[in-house]
Amino acid sequence: MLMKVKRTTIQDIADKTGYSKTAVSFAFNSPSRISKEAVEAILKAAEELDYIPDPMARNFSLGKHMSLGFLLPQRVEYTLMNPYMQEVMRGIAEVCQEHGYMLTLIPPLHSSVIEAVKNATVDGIITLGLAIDKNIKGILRQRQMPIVAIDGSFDDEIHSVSVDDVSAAELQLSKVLEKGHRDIAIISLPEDAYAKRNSEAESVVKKRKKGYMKALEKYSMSLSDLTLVSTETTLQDGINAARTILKEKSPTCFVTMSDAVALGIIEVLDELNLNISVIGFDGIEEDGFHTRRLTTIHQSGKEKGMRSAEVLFSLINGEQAPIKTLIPYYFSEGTTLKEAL
Amino acid sequence: MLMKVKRTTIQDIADKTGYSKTAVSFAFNSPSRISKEAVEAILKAAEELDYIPDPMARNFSLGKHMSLGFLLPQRVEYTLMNPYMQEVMRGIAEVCQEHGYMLTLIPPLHSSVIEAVKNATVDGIITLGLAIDKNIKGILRQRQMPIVAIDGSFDDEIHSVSVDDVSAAELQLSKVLEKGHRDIAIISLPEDAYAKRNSEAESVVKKRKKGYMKALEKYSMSLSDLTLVSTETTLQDGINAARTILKEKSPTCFVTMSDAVALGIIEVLDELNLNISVIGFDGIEEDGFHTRRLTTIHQSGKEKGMRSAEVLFSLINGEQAPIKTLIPYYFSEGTTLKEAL
DNA sequence: CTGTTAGCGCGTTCAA
DNA sequence: TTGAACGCGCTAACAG
Repeated sequence: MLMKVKRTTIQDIADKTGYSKTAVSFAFNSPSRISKEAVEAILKAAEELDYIPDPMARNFSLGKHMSLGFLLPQRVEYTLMNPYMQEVMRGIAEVCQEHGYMLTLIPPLHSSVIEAVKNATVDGIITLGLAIDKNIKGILRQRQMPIVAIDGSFDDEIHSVSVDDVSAAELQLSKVLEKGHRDIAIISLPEDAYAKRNSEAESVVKKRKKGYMKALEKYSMSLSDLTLVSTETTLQDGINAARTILKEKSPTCFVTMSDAVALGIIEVLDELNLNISVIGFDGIEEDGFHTRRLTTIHQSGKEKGMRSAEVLFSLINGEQAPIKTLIPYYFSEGTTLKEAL
Repeated sequence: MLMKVKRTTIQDIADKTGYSKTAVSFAFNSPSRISKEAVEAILKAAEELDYIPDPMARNFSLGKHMSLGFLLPQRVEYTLMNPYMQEVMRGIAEVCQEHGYMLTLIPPLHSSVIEAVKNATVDGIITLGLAIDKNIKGILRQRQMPIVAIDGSFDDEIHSVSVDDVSAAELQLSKVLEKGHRDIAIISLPEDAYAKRNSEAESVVKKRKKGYMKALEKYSMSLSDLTLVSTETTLQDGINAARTILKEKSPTCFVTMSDAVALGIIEVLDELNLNISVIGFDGIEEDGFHTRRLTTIHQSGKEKGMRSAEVLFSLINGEQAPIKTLIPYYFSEGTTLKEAL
């Protein structure tokens, strides 16, 4: 049975040394404000009593948290499994580290993203693939908490970091069409409810579809000439989608909006020994154990993470920051997109 | 130029409704404590003024943080790259989520783990592969912050979660010896400074070496009959280690203490087209893109994470918890450990 | 049962 | 160099 011992506080040090709380605070934070002897005596007493200024009290007093929040749109079982998400997280974490900040992962609280946002003790929030609706915006406004969105859907008051999804998608499908594919199955991300309701909100899905339409135009085709389904973004979702589609159709190429899904599809194709092309989107990092390289549109997750953290730090410091930050993307040739037969 | 507008506080709601701050607090936290009309009026006013109780003030008042800390032993570039670390993190994150907690990643602050521990605003800390020395223990004691260690080295007052490293290592090397290998190179983890100084502290490395010695005894061999080097635990370290060793020696089998290192070694072996066996340790998750399966000693990182978070929550709640938690391990047969020629 | 007053937690900082 | 106020919500104790 532990005794609930009282922690040593600033007052204890003040009492022991005969100086005031203020002096003790100065000894730690601006030693030059008081005499050398005072500083020495205070630090000595602190040493003896094992005094450490309570960081929570300190932060409360300063109105800071010294941590950025990474708001997870879904339960961690899903989000943290996604290798692209992990890359983004690494990018954010690196910038946090440079700023002497921590990185707080914020899962939905009681299954509610809203509740999570209400209770998060962080200085600012980064989201990935989240729909930032009026409710969330309202809470953030009241809490005066800046936010930076990566992908997802939101209006144009929200700071965001992304690639130019329209042209990236156009490039992706163009590569496929150039190879002669015409029976194409597109595996989209789910169109979120927010974007559905707000026709003006440009979700990633909408932008990519716009890009696809542009690519198709050159071949006098339209989206309705393709098979189009939506799934979540895990490997398993890719497996399921492939199985479902292959029951009904036999495309010559799968076009996905996520590498994780593409990998799942490839697993099914290998299993069934089918020679169907696949192109992904994201460009997740090699892990040195991949023998077959996925053809994909590469966008650096790490860079997205870093840039968004940088923008967020600017906002936290009350500095100006561009509303939209675009990062580069490029076609990454692998071995999974072949000529159509 | 943003106005620094004052947030709506509990006092504002009290003023607006004519009730006291206490009543407002009750309306949110124990509505049954006051009349229905009062609750309604207060919530209505809160709604109108977009009032949200400040979570930091709330936590400060309650003496909680609602977050567990995952203390990273090195800079995030290294730690977050390690797939085993990621698995552990997922395990921790899932348990946090269930408890309505956040998970805070704590990188070394100004390159100092000590400083990070002093300033971390969390209710408890989980470490992985860290040496918990007197300094860290002292800070945690003063801060009355519980800690759970995964692997790493520490004395027997620290709560820990791990496998039985002695017998797991014995099993690992026994499998190698059974296959007839005698020219063996062991790639160890670095022996940390703390464990070096404290001969009684049982670091993971020491335990595993003990296991290796046991396995060797049956063949009348000793560690000095093998090649033994240490590296950090990234893929790149594995690559470097393999190159260095192969300049001087030509073992028939590499035995590593980490899958990441094993994968790096395999990369070099592929490159040089060498048919040398490799056995890893960890059992990182398949990602569906691996065509060759690593032979390894499997220990579930996710389970380690979950169990350690559970122990930590017990400690936070002032409950009893076992000092040592052992999780199971097993030999996972892949294709990288072959019969010695 | 309903509601209030007053003080707490702990470090920071303004005015003296 | 310091006393006192401050940040903001929680809660023990108390009154009606």
